Amino acid sequence: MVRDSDATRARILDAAEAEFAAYGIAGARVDRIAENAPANKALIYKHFGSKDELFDTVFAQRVLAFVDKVDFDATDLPAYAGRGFDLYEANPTTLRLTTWYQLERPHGQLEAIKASNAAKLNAIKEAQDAGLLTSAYTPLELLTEVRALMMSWHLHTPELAMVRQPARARRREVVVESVRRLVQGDSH
Amino acid sequence: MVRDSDATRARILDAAEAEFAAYGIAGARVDRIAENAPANKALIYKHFGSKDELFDTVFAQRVLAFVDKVDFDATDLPAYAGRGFDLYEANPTTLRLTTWYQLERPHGQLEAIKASNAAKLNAIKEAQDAGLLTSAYTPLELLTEVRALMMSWHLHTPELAMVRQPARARRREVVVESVRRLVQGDSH
DNA sequence: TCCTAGTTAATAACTAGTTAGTTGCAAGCG
DNA sequence: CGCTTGCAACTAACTAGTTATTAACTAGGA
Repeated sequence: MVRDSDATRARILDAAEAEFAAYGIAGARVDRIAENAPANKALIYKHFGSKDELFDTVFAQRVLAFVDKVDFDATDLPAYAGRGFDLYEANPTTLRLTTWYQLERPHGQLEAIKASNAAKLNAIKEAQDAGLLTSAYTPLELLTEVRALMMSWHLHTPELAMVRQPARARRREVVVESVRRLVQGDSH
Repeated sequence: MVRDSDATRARILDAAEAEFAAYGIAGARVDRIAENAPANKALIYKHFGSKDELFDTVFAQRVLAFVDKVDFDATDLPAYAGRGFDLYEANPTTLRLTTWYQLERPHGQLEAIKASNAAKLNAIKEAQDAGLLTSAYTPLELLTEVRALMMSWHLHTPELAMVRQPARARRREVVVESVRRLVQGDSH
């Protein structure tokens, strides 16, 4: 095998993403990552230091790439939710990674994520000030509910995941329509 | 210490719930559960067989008790969501337990949960047939979105969880109002 | 020849699970 | 009552296997 440090790094990252998505941080096995890369176990430590640092590297790289991929439009949150839905559908491992992160890194504070959130909250505020978006909710409230609806189909317990799901197009429609109803003008 | 098998069992279950909620199945340590119960480690194996069976016992007991506590009213889903919100607020460990279950037991099929889901879906269908609930969504679609909104405030990444949250009463209001908008009559 | 990618094998620490017992309690019996 | 016998609750120490991590080594390329 030809020697290529970068390629080995990339293979390790790919294998690590799959491993961490499947088993989480505590459940992941460095041996299995090495075996699936394939790469020697010692190289993982040479390149990434430790299992935890490897997770952090994988998470930062993949999730941030993910976040960047869906562009945020505060004046059309239903469409944003639809795009987010599409991305989750195409890339379910990223959502799992995020969930593990939430559970196992409860104090994680990635600057890039904070920046992304701040930008979204700010965009919502501006859209509200311009009258292009309901002011029935604060920016944080809106972001919270939209995010929940966006991933709603992935929040099923295993039991509910087993019942026959609607086709993807319909699931998408449900998400988009739900957000539409959420943000529509006051309705009392 | 006086000998009481039932009390010991109960202490182990309490400690196990805390341990599993904090670290998940793979991350949980039997020694730590024994230490925190407090109880001897061997007793855990005598009473529950293995770490996995202990998790299953804890999960079944706690989550099913939880599910039973909030009664479902298909004709008033906003109120149901409000009650569910209250229960999640009062009992955040249960939600964590559920999330771990979803991640680490992707093939779990607890009969009691399936029955509870089936009953809910059925109640929704009947409410729809009686014209008491929107038919814009199927029962599964409605349950999916309502559940997502119900737990929306607990889906934050650590980064978003750090920003100043609204007071509990307001968070509740947001959930209830979101569900109200979701189920209100057609709005095209 | 020197530097870096990659390998091999070892190790120290940890972990789930077991074993071989000890302790307290109560029923049975004289 | 006093004694003992059976039994379940409980315990401490251990084992067999796994895991993350590292040190010592080999080889390829400039």
